Amino acid sequence: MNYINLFKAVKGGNISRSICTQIENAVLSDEIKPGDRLASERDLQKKFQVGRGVIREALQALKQKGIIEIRKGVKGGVYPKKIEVGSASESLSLLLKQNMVPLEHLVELRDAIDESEVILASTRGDKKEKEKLVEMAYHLLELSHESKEPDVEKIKAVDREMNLLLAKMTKNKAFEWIKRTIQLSIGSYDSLLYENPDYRDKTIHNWINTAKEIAAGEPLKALSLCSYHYVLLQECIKDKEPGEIKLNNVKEK
Amino acid sequence: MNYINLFKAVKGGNISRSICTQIENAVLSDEIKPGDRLASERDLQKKFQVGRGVIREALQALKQKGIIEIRKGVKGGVYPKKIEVGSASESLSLLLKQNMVPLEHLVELRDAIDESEVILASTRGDKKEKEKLVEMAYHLLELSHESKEPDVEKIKAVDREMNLLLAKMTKNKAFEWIKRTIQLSIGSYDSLLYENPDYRDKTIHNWINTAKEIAAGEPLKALSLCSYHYVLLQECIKDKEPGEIKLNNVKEK
DNA sequence: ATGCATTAAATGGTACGACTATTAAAAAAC
DNA sequence: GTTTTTTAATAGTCGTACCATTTAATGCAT
Repeated sequence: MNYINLFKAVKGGNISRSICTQIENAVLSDEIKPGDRLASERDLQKKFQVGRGVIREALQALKQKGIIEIRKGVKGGVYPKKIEVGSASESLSLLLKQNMVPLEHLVELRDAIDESEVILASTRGDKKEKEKLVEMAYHLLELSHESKEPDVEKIKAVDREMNLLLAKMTKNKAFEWIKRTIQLSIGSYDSLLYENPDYRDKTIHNWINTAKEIAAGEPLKALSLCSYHYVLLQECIKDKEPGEIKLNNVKEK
Repeated sequence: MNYINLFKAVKGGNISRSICTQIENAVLSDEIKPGDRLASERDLQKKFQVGRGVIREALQALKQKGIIEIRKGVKGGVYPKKIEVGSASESLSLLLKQNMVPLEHLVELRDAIDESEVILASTRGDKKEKEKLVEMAYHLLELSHESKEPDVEKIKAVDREMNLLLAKMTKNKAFEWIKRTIQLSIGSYDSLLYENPDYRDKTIHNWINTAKEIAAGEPLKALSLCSYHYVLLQECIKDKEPGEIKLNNVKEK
């Protein structure tokens, strides 16, 4: 229970930073499991022999990084947190907000990643995953044909799920990471394809074919179909007015 | 000079968070240029009508995000900051620290990106950039042949520069972003190739050939050479003992 | 005037104490 | 045994005070 013995009382200099580092190391070391209670602010204050403000500032930074959670009330305090892959997207989204990365560039990057992804997915994906992918593709079709005015939001949701499944099938966490990151930032832009009935139809059929080829373990065929998705997207964008396209606002935590 | 009129005094609820958001929006809006002084802590305190601690916590979070800078002394206070691409790497590096992403996966991702990169670079790169790339490749050769014990660190540095140039040649900021991010986390792992004289030689010659093909505007040839780089790396890793490979510690800010 | 040293003022960094709102656990009531 | 009430720990907030740092102004000597 006294991880805190590892901590040193600090004096002078950049205290807040030093404390931040010490706590971070403690959290990232395997000695403390996510879910365990680390300490309360006042505990830390005593251990480090500093003002409570300093502690709070350090914790604020760590919370921002997403490596701790702070709870109120009895048994409140600092709780180490398992980092979610999603938290990675923050910085990219900031770059986009500052218009340092045009959206088109991001689409291009995603396309590049998609290409490798379908190859890896078709060679590494389980049989079960492949079946699921095909099934979801057909589900898209159902959703789009169930009425004259299909529920576009539902379709988009399935599309997102398929993309994440695809990333998972690569058996590569790095792909999942980048895919989620881009997905979060690109969001609505990509789903334009489903707004227009014409493109929607083409896109869905392309998905079905791609899924089938992946399931069949035909990476090259899947690859060329995947490229077609990109072509569709580009065409679709061209039909739209510029300026009409808005970014997702990434959620506040 | 009074951006601050946009700010609202808040009362009750999650004050710190609210203030954080408001300042962030002000900073990210184009009304304030990076380099301009926004305000001092005490100014903000008056404007928001809250305690100084709250302001400091909000600023700490924004500083962590890398969107502001805080200076001491007269004329000190909050200065909006241009976001560096480097700050993006933080989250990825955390994922690596928690062993949620094996390094091999990251290498695989980088390879996927490299492939698209050489294609884009060879079609979009300026003549000047292409010449520079070839020149740097030959510089690698010089460095490696200048003595029996070449300066490996210098070689690695040139290699890094070449990679960044390559990313720049895509004319796509997103590629630059992801490349830097991965590079920072992957660092020493990749440069193993230059430790062993045998692989060093092969790698450098491969670089030269790749650069030449890119300069010649032959994306497909460049692509296959690029893939060879990956093969070399894989072999090189296999020759090493496992556990011998260490991550870069990403710099503390 | 010019250049250097000194002083002054603004500001971030830290500390301490007090109060409120929230929460989970313990105690009491049923 | 279950529900309600109380209680204590704790984060969130406010205010003041003091120190350290940095810039600007001031003054002095040349």
